[in-house]
Amino acid sequence: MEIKDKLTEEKIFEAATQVFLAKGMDGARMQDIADIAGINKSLLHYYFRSKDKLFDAVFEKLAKTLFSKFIPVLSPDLTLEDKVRFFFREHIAFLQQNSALPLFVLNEINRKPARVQKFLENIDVKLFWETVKKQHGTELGGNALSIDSIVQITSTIISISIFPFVACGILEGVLKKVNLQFDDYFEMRKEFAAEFVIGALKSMNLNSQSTIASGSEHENSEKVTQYNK
Amino acid sequence: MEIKDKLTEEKIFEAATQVFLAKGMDGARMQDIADIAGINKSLLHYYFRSKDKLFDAVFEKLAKTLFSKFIPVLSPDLTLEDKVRFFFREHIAFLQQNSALPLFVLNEINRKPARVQKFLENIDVKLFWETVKKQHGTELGGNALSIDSIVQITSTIISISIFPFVACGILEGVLKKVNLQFDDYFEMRKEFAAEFVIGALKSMNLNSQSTIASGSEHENSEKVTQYNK
DNA sequence: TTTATTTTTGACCGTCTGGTTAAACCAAAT
DNA sequence: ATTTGGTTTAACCAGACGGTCAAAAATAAA
Repeated sequence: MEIKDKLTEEKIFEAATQVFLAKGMDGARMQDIADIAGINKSLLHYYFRSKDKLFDAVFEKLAKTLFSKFIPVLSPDLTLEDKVRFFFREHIAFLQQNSALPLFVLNEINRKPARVQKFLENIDVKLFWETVKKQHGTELGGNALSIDSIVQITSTIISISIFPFVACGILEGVLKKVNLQFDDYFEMRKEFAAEFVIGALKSMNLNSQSTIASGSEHENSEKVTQYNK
Repeated sequence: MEIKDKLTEEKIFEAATQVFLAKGMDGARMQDIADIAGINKSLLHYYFRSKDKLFDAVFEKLAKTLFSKFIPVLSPDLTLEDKVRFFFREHIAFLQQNSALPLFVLNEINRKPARVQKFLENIDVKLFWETVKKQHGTELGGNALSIDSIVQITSTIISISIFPFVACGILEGVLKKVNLQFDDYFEMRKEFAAEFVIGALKSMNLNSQSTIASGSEHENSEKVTQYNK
């Protein structure tokens, strides 16, 4: 299963990616990586000093790939509904092509939590919150929208998108038992997830109106009309 | 960190549980387990023949613990709404006490997918579907309720409950950045998740009414009134 | 007490693993 | 042709690891 016609470093990196994704840091063997890359084991240490360094390089690229998929959501030229639909369609499609990615990243972060800080350094979480509030605050209940709520909503959306891939193994077994196809599940999920979340947000909006706001919120009632068209 | 005053086999099992949960199968060392149990390494092989056997014993118990938490949902004496509220309250509370469990089980299943079959053998997925449909079919859109929908809804609910614990490491980092407490997030989540799902289901029900059923569905409109009280 | 059985230990083994090193290889420059 | 620089290889190393074994220690049976 050699990989030919590429620069050695690239061959090593790809082979390492393949092996680390499948076996994890602890389960991966340098010899296996060398075999797949079709080179001598010493070359691994020539290009990357140690297993740790090689792993760090692979992990950083994969984690960056995974996290970068959340950024497009901040583009302001869509309504919240369309953003939700866009996100699930694109994100699930991406994960279908990279189904081993989430569990790998999550597991290795859990094994060494310090890894996560490097990525959070470059991300301004408060800015993300402010941006969401600015773009969709009124659609989500106006001033009553707390940062806690944003965190809950965001983590819920991400959960719905990613978790089925993390639980791939179980899901595949369950689907087989009721004669359903793996691929069909995810095709259906792109739309289902979006409508599910949109429905929930609508309902939240209604609730926050009835419990918090009373009268005077013209803007809100307009939004409600928009949702309930 | 020895564990005293217990039967040797029990001490070994607990120490093994602790180490496997923290390091996973590949990262765990028999010597570490022996040290924590406060016994000689040979004793591990005396009671459990090999590392694999020891791991299998630990994994089976932990996986059973995790999966068993879904069963109470099938008790029929609650409305769907109350069932959802009950599930999130109890399930998240359980995971708060066992936060390492999901990622461990999911990761080891991914590493060796055959593990999952042993558990699915004893579970009749179709029966689960029929039971849900019988108990809550009308609340969820009546005859239009397909098995695909049940799978989507169920997997969504489980995703919302479990995923934050799988992404523990990232979540902790993000919360710290906006001065939020880990525990507060999960306390809030118990209620938020329930209302989120209930709101989404209400909305689904409305949609299926408007698109599929037209008139004649007395039972459905009653249920809608119940939801929109 | 003696005998038999089970439990626990320390010493040991073969293998695997990440890593090192010195030499060989090779293409380009001199 | 020789030198120079980077690249690749085979052989090797020290430590870690899962596992074994015979003997000691503890417990129960006689």
